[in-house]
Amino acid sequence: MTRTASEIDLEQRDAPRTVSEAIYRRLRSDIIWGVLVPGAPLRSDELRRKYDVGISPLREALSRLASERLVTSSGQRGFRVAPIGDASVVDITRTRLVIECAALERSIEVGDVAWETRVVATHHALSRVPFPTSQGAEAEVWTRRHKAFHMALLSACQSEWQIYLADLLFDQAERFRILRAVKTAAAGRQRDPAKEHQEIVDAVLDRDLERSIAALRSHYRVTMEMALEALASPAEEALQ
Amino acid sequence: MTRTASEIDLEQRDAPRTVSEAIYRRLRSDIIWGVLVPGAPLRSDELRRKYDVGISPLREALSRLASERLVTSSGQRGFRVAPIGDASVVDITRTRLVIECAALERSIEVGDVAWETRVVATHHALSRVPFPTSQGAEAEVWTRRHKAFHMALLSACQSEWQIYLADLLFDQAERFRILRAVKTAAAGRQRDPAKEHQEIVDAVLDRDLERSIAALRSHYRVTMEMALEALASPAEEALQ
DNA sequence: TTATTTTTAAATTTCCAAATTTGAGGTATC
DNA sequence: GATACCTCAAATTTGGAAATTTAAAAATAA
Repeated sequence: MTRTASEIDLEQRDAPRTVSEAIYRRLRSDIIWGVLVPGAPLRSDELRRKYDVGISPLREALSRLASERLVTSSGQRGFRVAPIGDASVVDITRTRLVIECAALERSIEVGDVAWETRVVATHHALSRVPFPTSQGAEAEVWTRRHKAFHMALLSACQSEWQIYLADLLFDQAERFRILRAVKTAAAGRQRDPAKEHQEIVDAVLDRDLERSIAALRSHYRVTMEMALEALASPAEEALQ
Repeated sequence: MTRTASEIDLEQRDAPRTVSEAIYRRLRSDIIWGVLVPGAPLRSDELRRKYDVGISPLREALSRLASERLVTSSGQRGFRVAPIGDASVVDITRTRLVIECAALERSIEVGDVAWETRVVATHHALSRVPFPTSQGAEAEVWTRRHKAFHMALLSACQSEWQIYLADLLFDQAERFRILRAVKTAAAGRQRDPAKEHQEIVDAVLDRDLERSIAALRSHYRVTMEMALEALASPAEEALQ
């Protein structure tokens, strides 16, 4: 999958300026993608060797991740990858719906043509990547565009905080979405998110608040329910 | 002002276990109380001397504060106390209303007698401290109990995330509430928050959702409007 | 005078070694 | 046998010195 010039530009524009920032992003990505498995201890010496960085930027990154709740930390007893449980899946889904519904409502109220254009553009870019059936470069592109689309929906809400929190919770949810995808890949059951996204776009462009929010709710509820199913059958992990 | 045994216990129970944690709390408190003024640069050497800690725990604390948005950080150019502007005051107020209204709604729906008791208890404790007219030990007690009361209102929402975010935004709002209090102390204009709190408690105990949310909205809107007024007249700062 | 380059001091960031803390396993005591 | 108390290796945490980067002042060129 080739990447457009604008995507490369975007990444270079905010390329990590410090080792701290770089290791933060790598750890963050590895946690979200399940490379570092939920609950696993994050020992400084191990990580220092594995990622080839000093202790200071490493700890700094872990502290940041801790306040984003992607890792847990208890004084003098080190850091761990934050576990994923039924309760947190439900909680994260509920909470991000609270924030995103509010932000979407505002966006629909005050969004201008530039906003509509962003929604249409990010949706189109997403629709041209097939929904990935396994991890790899394609899955990463899909994931990036998927997030870009959802954030575009909220981008006219005129609230930096709501966008920041939605971003935070999106990544939290990404963890269990990916966990689900990995676990049920063998079973072959797939959803059709393209249709769900199309419904959201249609409702949003019609400026139909109720329908938009219903579509978003249902979209996230499906994700949540599939994640809960995956969590209920941890045995499948053993199937290869 | 004496402190109850339970309050002391509470603090000792989660006393800082590391220097990192301790300096984090001190910085946080100093930022919220305006000791470290909005926009001021936070130079490592200065702070290291002032708070008598090493660089490592200091940076760690600053990183955490940065992801809580109490300080800003730009790579290689250090940290600053997050500025307070009209836009952020409005944004924080709007966003915390989104979260707190959702959490309050749920609490009213599912809260049991233990929750009602927490609301009544924290409200009573708060009502017995006079609304402070200047900074000092009393102001700190009032502030602690004020937060305890507001968090008690949400404490039955069954969402750790919503409580965490409400907590985060409460402290953000505390910054401009205190800023306002300091600036207009000379002018003598005061509000009567006790009445506002009473209205919230009454509505909540009646399980009247609409009235509860209206009372909370109005409570926070007053805070916001007074903060905006204070921001509009920065000249008053010069009066002493 | 204005613009560009060079220098330089100040500040941030990073590595690393020393100090501290934890928890497990062994030993003594009741 | 159970409990309390050491001992010690492993891991976290911390302080400071070295390396890097920034930004402002000085010098040079246009």
